[in-house]
Amino acid sequence: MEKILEQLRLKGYKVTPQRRAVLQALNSFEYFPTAQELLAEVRKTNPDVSLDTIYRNLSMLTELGIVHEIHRTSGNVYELAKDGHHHHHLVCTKCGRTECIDICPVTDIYKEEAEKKGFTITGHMFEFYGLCSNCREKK
Amino acid sequence: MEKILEQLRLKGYKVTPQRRAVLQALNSFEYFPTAQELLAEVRKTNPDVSLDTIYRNLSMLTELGIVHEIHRTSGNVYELAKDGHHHHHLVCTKCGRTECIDICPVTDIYKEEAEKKGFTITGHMFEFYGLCSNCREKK
DNA sequence: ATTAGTGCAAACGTTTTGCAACTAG
DNA sequence: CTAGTTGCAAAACGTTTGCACTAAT
Repeated sequence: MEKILEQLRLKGYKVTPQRRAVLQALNSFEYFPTAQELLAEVRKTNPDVSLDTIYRNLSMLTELGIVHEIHRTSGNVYELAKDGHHHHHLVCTKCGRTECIDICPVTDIYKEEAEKKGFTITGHMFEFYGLCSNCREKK
Repeated sequence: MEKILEQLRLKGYKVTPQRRAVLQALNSFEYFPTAQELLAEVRKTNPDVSLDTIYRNLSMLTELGIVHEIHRTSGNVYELAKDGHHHHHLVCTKCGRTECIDICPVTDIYKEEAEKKGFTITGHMFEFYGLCSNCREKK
């Protein structure tokens, strides 16, 4: 958290109360929030922050790799890329809650297979969809 | 193609010129088109078709599983689910072209791992991002 | 004749932008 | 001081909706 702020300062970004609040809010969710949800969270402490500030900070943080932007049918959600450890997600199709799963199947075989087609792989996305324990019970 | 139309008729859907044109258009792309691109293609033969008709047909076809809706940063793209054979995609981050890759890493291990967390997997999404042969050359 | 499908226009929700005022460094 | 940042308002964008009209069965 302070680490991130230091990282920003080093790159010439200023540390504003809004920016602090966005990072803090990102940290406070147990699932991946939307921009709107982040706004609501941020406004608990900084009532005057506007939605565009949320978006501007998110896209800046995403560019720096500090945040991951994940696309969902009804808008994006944002994940604080803690400790940079690689994982994938279980996404509940009913409530949208997201859990992490620590398996990644990507090996060099894929890169080789892609290279055969002249395609250079730079990244990947791997997600599972289904029902979380909560939604499964409620049926 | 005629097969799909028959399938629709059986379920009580009507076969309109617009619907025919949408399916034909879907078939004519070598990459996965957006709704706008489909509209342009459809209008080559049916100039008066409107964008909402494209959307309405796409969501109907998606519900029936005839079409796959794939989420991209700047809107959805649509894939005609030919022959139902399972595959994944290489997506060019520069031009958006999409190629298929015939490897799927999903095994029961994932379902088991997810079940440990009380999560029931019903589907997954696996995509690679990078540069296609075309965009790689142009640098 | 009946019901599904269409085009139009307007609405919607998310995200982006231009701008003048502000503030952290 | 001054470059980066903010809030506001308005726009952009993809997508959805209500409605009266049309067309496939």
